[in-house]
Amino acid sequence: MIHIDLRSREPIYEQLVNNIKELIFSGILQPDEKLPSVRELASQLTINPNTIQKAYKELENLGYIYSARGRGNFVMPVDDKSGVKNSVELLKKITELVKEANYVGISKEFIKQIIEDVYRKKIDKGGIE
Amino acid sequence: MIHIDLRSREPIYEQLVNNIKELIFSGILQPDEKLPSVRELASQLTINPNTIQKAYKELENLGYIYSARGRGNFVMPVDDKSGVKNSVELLKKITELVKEANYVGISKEFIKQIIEDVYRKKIDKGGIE
Amino acid sequence: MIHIDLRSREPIYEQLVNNIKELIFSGILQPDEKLPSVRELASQLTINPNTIQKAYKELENLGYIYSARGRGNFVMPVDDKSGVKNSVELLKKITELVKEANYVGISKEFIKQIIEDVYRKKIDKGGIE
Amino acid sequence: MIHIDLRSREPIYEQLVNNIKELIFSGILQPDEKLPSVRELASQLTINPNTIQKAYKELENLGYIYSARGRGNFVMPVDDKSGVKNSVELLKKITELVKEANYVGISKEFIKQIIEDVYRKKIDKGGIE
DNA sequence: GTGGTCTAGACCACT
DNA sequence: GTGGTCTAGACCACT
Repeated sequence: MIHIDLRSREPIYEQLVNNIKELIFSGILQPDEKLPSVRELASQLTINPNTIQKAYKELENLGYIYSARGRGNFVMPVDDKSGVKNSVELLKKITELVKEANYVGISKEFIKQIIEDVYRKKIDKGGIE
Repeated sequence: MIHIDLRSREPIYEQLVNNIKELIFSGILQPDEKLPSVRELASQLTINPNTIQKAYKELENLGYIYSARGRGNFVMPVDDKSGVKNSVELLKKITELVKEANYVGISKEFIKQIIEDVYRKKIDKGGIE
Repeated sequence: MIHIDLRSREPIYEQLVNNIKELIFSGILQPDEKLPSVRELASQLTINPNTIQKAYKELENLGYIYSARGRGNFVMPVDDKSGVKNSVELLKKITELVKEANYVGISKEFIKQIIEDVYRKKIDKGGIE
Repeated sequence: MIHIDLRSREPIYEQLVNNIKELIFSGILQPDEKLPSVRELASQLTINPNTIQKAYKELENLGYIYSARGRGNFVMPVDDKSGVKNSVELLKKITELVKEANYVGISKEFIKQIIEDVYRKKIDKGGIE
């Protein structure tokens, strides 16, 4: 379930990164599970392999996957990556967005409901393409 | 209280946009309040006026400020801007980040506390430079 | 003083990374000093700009430089980067090499002398190309 | 005591090479001692025999082991291998890393202590698997 | 002018 | 088969 919008202002490789992060966070891609090969994904999405490569490299730098030459790319198990620094960054971003939600008049109950839904995994998933 | 980090990977104009959005959401900049002029802010921050101009233009496109020819730039009052489309986008972003928080093991109580703090305006503010 | 050996088994971009790290560690490149632009270095070394870009990106990931679109790449000041994790890795590598030196019969006095020389900056430098 | 990390970015054959070098430098593998056979090690580590073969071949090229047709692979005695060229390379590498240590603020006393520990064999060993 | 993205296509390294 | 490196060349984004 990877969807790339070629017209988007967001770079293709970044869309890929976000799509795959989504699949990992949703549990659709399990720890140590193999991702599609660079060439395979490139031909499926009709995107240049270099772009896929770049996205995978970025996901590796971010600590979400690991790469092994001759074998493939795999989902990094959770314990190995959740650095404190990243969590702080994440909470900062959430705080910014909640401030904006407050400003535009979204009720706090609404946001709390989102949190409940996410933590109960009620929110829709999707299989890999 | 605008802080620009010249070392940041984030483009300067984008830092400006985010800084000013922050000031608006926090209520430090009030509806219809005048923003510093392009030249003034440029000289204060020792940044190219074109970059300030670009940030103001972006804020206008996003619906957070309006520009009055020959008079300056002003904060857009809330009712005039809070489009449904923007709110949907905002909630999507929050949902994504909450999923990630869940994935890395941050408790939902922790996030709910952030929401409480933001809505009670307990979170620190800052005045314009 | 960047020297690339096109025949080397070591990838070009990696040679670049090591060369530039050298320049930084030797103090030839000072904190916040601007590196040659991607295109400039590419034409000087007659190497594809993409390869220079890749090396700079890697140096950024490693925390040795920072990159700013439209402005250039700059040496990251020391305090911002020297993570504990990296130091541990570094000391591990040194330990491995010292074990090997011991094995092949290099005296410990010899190695200690190297350390003295490095810390007294007696070891030869070189200017950027 | 050979440990292979399938998740590591470092190629498996290279991990093998480094592991075995370690065992040799630590004296756990003695001169002229026989290494496990390719098949034996492959089945122990559940790794492709071709990969083991490649690692052994590499160790032979580096001068750390020798292969005797039909009998197996053996540790090369010290006097036969410690080429001047290798020592120079080794000292270069150590110098580079010590420069980095200096740059990131590690004290020279700290490094000297490592040297003392290694030469007194205080540093922990490990037996072959 | 400066960095960043992307394609097309070749070739190498590892399993 | 799989990831990684590199070139050539086009075009976009930011200052």
